[in-house]
Amino acid sequence: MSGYAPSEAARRSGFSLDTLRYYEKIGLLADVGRTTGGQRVFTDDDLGWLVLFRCLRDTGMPIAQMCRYAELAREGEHTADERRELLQQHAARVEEQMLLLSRQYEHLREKIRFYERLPGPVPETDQPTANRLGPAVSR
Amino acid sequence: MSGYAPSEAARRSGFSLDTLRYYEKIGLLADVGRTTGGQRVFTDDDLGWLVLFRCLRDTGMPIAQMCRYAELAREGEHTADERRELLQQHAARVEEQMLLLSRQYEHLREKIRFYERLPGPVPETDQPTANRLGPAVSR
DNA sequence: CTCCAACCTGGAGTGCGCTCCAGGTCAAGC
DNA sequence: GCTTGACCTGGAGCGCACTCCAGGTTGGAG
Repeated sequence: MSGYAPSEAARRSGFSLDTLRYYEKIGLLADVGRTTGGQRVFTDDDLGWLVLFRCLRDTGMPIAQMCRYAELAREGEHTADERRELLQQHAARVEEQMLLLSRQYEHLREKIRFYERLPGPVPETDQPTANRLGPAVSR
Repeated sequence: MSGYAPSEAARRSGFSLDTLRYYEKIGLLADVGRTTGGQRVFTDDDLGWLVLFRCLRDTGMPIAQMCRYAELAREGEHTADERRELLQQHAARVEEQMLLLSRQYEHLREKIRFYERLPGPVPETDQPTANRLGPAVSR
């Protein structure tokens, strides 16, 4: 239910110890508990934040924006609208990202298909992707 | 059919002039033609390479790997297998990337749905995502 | 009580992929 | 011939997100 050692928090969140310390230093993760001796103790709540940060990072949100979000959350319930908007705008960017990624993935597959046809029946030159990639320097 | 000025090549490829020069400097783009005065002239072949680089960059391939690919291509037809493998391995990484991205996108959407339910009928606390994100510091 | 692995701090360093700059050259239009 | 905007080079600088380090402290096992 409660306290996790730094190494445990790192293991569970997938962030390195250094990254956890870094996130605290820049104010992304605030108010992390300590033992009397000064060692960090992460709560389930902290872990929840880390899961969120993992999600936002994996989807390409810059750290500055995550800080903004965290700050808003700390300010209280009256910032909920702004937080929602921030996430929605981010989601829109993620959608574009996914679209671009899948389009480019298709190009990549096409290129690979070209290579797979290479040792095949007819070694037809001039494939649709428009560059031969051989030693032809063409100038 | 043939020569493009640097600015035109930049416009068509979506890379900046500086990036084009940089790509040439590190040997990613080799043998770019020049006028007698020393100004670059990009061919359709060069443009084809740039389109490929665009695809690989957009899908997250590190520049070092693109260099490796370009080098292989310059070495001749006998490296076709290695090039295909390189692209296939990259494609596999892209697939993982797309999977992760769409999973995290779903988490994000869930979070947003939580915010959209906030001003709704019943302001039920304790949503499934397991962190309240309010001022509750919980320690 | 002793040990040692895990932890602490502040600050410097790293890797990537550009991006910017100064100071000079080129070439197309008038 | 002159102007002017696009271009050239080598090299420095930047922004991001960590990552590493030295030198010291903590705390649970034996």
